Amino acid sequence: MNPLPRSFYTRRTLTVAKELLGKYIVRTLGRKRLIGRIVETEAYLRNDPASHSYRGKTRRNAPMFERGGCLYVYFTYGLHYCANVVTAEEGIGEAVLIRAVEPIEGIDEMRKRRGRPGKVKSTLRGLSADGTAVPAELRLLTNGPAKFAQAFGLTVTQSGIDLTGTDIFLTEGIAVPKSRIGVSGRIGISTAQEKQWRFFLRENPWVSKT
DNA sequence: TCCACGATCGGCT
DNA sequence: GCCGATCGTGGAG
Repeated sequence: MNPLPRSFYTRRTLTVAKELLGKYIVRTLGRKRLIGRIVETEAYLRNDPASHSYRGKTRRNAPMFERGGCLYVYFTYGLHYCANVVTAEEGIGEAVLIRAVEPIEGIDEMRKRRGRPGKVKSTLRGLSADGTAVPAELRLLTNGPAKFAQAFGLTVTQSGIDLTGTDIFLTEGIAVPKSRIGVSGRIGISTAQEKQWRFFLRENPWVSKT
């Protein structure tokens, strides 16, 4: 389990956003380990009115302007956190939002961190990569950006962390054929809705809107 | 200072 | 499908 090198991140943001699909994100917590497979991303570029970096560098978004390969976590809606992978070279201000992951390891720990989300309407919904049915409870664990951040314990405390280190890192995943990648407009934004900068694995239960 | 709003989620109708 | 929660951020005055 080697962290992806810096050179993975310091490329075109749209390239990184697509190539992040299928990669594993690993969080080391003492002896425990949380691992998720990335299944949905969104790119935020410079000169992009929907990007936090659009109006320049501030204390909040400063990590976005670091060299590619660091983490940018922000607080939103008064109660949620969302985590991004910073891309491109220093001073550019581009990043990729991780919108959903498939839980791989440390699932009980993720459940603890997520708490118990109320009612589960159905017991089964969709199939995982190996074709087995996925319980709704498992799907609801990490099928959104704030859910992923909560499950992995990512808050502003982790914003700015270097992803080529050992605490939080990304590592090579299974190959994703191009035909499996879906593209759409980004979710939950009010400007630049025409940009097709959301990428996801088709027919994956942890991707909410296909 | 003040204030409108947000890269969301979960519960309710 | 809709709505409220909840507060930091940053733009405006």
